[in-house]
Amino acid sequence: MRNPIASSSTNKKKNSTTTGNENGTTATTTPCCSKVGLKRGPWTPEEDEVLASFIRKEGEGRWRTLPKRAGLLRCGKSCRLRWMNYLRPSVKRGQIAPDEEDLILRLHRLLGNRWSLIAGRIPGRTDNEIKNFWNTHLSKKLISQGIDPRTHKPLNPELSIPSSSTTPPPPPPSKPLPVITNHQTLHETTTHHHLNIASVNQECDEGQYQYQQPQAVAAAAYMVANDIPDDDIPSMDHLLANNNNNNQDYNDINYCSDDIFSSFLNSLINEDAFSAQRHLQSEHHDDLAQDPVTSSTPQGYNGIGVAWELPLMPANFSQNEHSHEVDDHHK
DNA sequence: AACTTTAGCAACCGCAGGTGC
DNA sequence: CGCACCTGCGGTTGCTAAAGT
Repeated sequence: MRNPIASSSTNKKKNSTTTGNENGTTATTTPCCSKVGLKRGPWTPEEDEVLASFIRKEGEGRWRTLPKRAGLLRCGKSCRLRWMNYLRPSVKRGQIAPDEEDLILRLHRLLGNRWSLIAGRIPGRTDNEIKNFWNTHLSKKLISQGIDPRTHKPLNPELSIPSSSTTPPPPPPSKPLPVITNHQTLHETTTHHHLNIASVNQECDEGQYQYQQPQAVAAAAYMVANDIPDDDIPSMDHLLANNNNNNQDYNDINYCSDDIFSSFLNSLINEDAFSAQRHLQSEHHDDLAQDPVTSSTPQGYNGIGVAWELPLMPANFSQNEHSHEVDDHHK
């Protein structure tokens, strides 16, 4: 196929669309895109250079006025998009690596189509790139495996995963793992408990709860990790339920969830942590044919169906500590 | 070789949330 | 409080190259 490292000269968007035409006469367009004389469509190398050098000199932001200040005949939106998705030095070009693919899968299972959030956890990748990769590769891959790419659940639970694939089917949800309902130390938590997201999913309605579960999981992690007394720890049912209403009894969950959720996500991209977690899981769940939470794609395993279980592991729990933890566990 | 279909992805659009007045 | 503006996000479009016929 085409070279994934597309230069601006290979950009394909045509120079007019159904809205926001060159004359700026379409009422539905935003002002910045409808101004007369603004260029649209593919960026030229010259424009790229002007934009990049200007931002290097003046910094990002003030996109609305940036084109004028930089001397570009583009709207601010277009400039921002070009910078964010292509010109930024931190943007990593090239194929998505298998471990990145696996991470995207796991994060999408947690977050849904929150591309910017997913991209924020994958260094060098943009939301647009991940979105495109998902739409062109991963969603099709999941469908071919009989998995709904939106819910990450089997498309038809009655049917087994197609066996035509050369890769093993995803592991079935294992027996429900303990939900954090008791007072546990971080040590105990990271050693002995894994939240079974699949089982949690089954307890929730489709839709509105779906993407709020991570916050509930993170809230549970927070409570356990911070040694909150037994009586103050709600069950996961409560956490999930109260993520969907504004019950002030659990407002503390909302307060902490962003940070903890962030930490929780960080834990997902901690390779070593996952290695340790794999080790632990293999001890606790020998019946799993394939480790579902591996962060690198094992040979012969395509990553589909990962994260049937997710580790409960705050990111501030250092790798060294965790390695030690694993060692202790084996003693 | 010519044509059609499919895959890949940059760029666009509309909307929503945040912020300042 | 309401409004306008700015920024960022997610969904979608549509062009080009590769693959297939």
